[in-house]
Amino acid sequence: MLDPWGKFREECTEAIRIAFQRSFPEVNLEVIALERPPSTDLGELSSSICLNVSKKLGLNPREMASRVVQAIGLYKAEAGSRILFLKAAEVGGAGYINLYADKERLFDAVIKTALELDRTWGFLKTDSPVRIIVEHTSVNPIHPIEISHSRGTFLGDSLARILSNRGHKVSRHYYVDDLGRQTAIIAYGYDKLGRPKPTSKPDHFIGDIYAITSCILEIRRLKARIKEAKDKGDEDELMRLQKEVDDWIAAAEDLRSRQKELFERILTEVDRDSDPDEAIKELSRKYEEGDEKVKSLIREVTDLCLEGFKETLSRVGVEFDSWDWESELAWSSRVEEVLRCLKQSPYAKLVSGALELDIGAAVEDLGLRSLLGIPESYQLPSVTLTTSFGTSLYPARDIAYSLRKFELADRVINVIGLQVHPQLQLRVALCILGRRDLAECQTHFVHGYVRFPMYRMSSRRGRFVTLDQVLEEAVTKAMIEVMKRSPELSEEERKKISEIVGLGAVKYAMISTEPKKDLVFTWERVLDFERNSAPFIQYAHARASNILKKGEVVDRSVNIGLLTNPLEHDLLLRIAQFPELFVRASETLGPHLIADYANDLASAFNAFYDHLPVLRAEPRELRDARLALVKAFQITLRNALSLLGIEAPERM
RNA sequence: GGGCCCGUGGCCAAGUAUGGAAAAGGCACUGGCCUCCGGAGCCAGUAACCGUGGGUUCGAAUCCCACCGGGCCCGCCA
Repeated sequence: MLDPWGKFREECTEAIRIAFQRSFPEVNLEVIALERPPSTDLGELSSSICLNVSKKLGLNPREMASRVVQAIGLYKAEAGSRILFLKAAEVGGAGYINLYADKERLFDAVIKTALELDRTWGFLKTDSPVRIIVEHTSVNPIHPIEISHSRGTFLGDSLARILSNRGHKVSRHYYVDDLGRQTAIIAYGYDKLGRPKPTSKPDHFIGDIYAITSCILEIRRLKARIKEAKDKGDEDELMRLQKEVDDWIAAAEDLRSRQKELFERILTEVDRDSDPDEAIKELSRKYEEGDEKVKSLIREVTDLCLEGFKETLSRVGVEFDSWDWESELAWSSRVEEVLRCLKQSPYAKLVSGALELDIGAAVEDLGLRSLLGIPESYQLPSVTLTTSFGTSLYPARDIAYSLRKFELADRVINVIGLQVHPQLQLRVALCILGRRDLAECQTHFVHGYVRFPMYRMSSRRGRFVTLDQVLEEAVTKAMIEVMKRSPELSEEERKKISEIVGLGAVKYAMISTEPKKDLVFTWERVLDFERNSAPFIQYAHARASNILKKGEVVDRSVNIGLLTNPLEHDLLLRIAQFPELFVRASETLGPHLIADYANDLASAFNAFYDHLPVLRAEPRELRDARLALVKAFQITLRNALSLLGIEAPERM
């Protein structure tokens, strides 16, 4: 048996179904939902089914419940030993059916299962495994990974871990956006500087160059437009532009003060150029065409940035199975193919040389509103697929990428910050191409932003908190704590533990909040090492490990029935429910459920730990039983943490 | 203007999938607990008419409608 609690649940459902059928054959029950009563005094599970149907039958719900309960008694007597864990049913409250487990047998089975399955305990396999691509992170290779991006990284990685343990064939993909204006800008700046060797971590170095270059270009561009507006005498436009340029100038001053030399050098080079904008367009166009010289330049700068990403990702234990280059999609003619097909559809039109797709018309013609959940009142704007000078635009490549992913997988999950239009447009485009089926197998896993209380982040202006920075702070803080508490450890051990604890704290902070909600970043929160944090959970694990180091778990013959304290029952019950929670997290794509569970589990253990001795427990049999419980706890907690990519240390 | 997401004690926040008994937990605050397996801990206490108003229902934090507040998005950027 892999899941004793699940078996108990099945027994309850089955008993109610049969008992209900016998008592009220005229009622056709569709689903029998079981919930957890507010207290275990009212049983381990309960059903409000009688409350649901009593009205229709004009019967008193308590009356009904009591007939069902009686029938359950009879059914149980008949079934005999086929029923393992359902001990009794009672009527409760206004007409609930409360179901009691044979705790001794149930918990005995749970402990033995957990100890035996060990690393696979709780990871129930799906009946219908599919190939799933989880695409996440996909930060543009023009600046470092910011803390906000890292939410997608940790959520995506956790999702992949959960789904893979569920038995799916999961592949983790990173989409490298190396095509388009942004990459051309960084390549331009980098080239102007004479392709310098990084003087800091490569992605940070690239980020600085990008911020400065793009800022200088933006100011230039705006100044040119201001001149135009002046000539035309367009006062409104002039005011708007002036405001915008002032904003950029402030950003420029900020950048200059932090990177004086770099800023001056880039400024000199850009000023020497008669038409930087044209040069950037040219780079972009040539790269998409596959021009060898430009290719080597852009790949050089992009690789440099990715090198920095890989360093960070490897530190946090996040790996990818595939790095998908946007440029390769274009070079492989996949993008061309998509454009060719879309051009033939009735929704394509040329607007001053650029190819547009009339998404709104397609939605109406193909009747996609209900399929895609688009409200009646909402008119979708057209999407532009190519520039007038011939290069493809992001949506076109995204469609091609989507088709590519479905060649490799049955289901695609894109982990991405909250944006709606592109995803809707993408799905409409897939429908236009006749791939309605794909539009349905694509999940857009949205997560909220990480916001800062004081000021707006802007990566374009080089104003952001990087993941590297946060990790460094967290690990440093962990080191201080470890030194305080475990001075006897070697320098090397302390370092290793600090890394595990610091990283865990950051990951936990990013995953534990409901994904859709924005997260307000405060150091206090991310570096929280008390309750409701990874260090708190890891600490419980270290405590359990410490006990287990000193006491051998004797298997087989332990008598779990000796564990009768409510604190033990509470802990046992939570352990028992791990498989169910795991399945729920995988079906609903909810890594935060695991985070919450791990915290509850650790809490239950701490309460047990503080009140009941393990190693000194008397008699010997009780000690053995408690040791087995501690072991089962340790296994469960470690498995839960592994789904979050958080390590469970033996000491800290 | 339109669209999407969010709104739960002073602050953070779970619960919303599938309506059900008494709305978790943390921070802060108050008072206790180290002769005892690690105090990053444990125990107890104060604090919420679940944004507002309607509706559906025997029953709503959960479903429906309207509104209010906050965030994000509406480019030949990605």
